[in-house]
Amino acid sequence: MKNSLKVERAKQNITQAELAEKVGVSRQTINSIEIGKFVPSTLLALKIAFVFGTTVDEIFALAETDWT
Amino acid sequence: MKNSLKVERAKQNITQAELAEKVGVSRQTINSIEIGKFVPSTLLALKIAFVFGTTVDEIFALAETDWT
DNA sequence: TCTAAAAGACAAATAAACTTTACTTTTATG
DNA sequence: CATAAAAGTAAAGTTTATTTGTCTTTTAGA
Repeated sequence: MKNSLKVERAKQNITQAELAEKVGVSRQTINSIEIGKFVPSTLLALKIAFVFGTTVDEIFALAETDWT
Repeated sequence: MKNSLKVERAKQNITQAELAEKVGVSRQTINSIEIGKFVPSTLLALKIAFVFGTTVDEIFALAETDWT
């Protein structure tokens, strides 16, 4: 699964720590998601999308390998 | 978090078992998500949206209580 | 260049998703 | 009504997300 968290953060000019605080998780959680270390819950994805004023599908997308 | 899985399944006329098979999880997982027993991963939500030919945001939405 | 903030990384512990198995209840249809 | 498919439920076990703490590395700015 791909994500554009880093780009969205850059657009809004907020840090991992600030995003974490806004959505109510730890900074390491945001960092781990951003670098593809793990997949967030849909609830967290919805909150992140809300904070960025966009949609889950704008931020997260399936990779080809996700279907194997 | 709210979801319209049941409605989407009805539109496409597929069973929980069929949806489960298409996205590669067990039937109980689909059932549990549908009745709000647990929150799917974003990866699973993306696959479900793909199968339904729609977006994650069309199927899953934040509830007021999700921010407390 | 120095320094501080931000980001990356790692490990141990906990919480929650997901599986498997198995049983009950509901719903559609003969 | 009878029956079969679909849906709901539940418990035990496995995997994975998330936390907390700590430490290193990168980046931006004075």
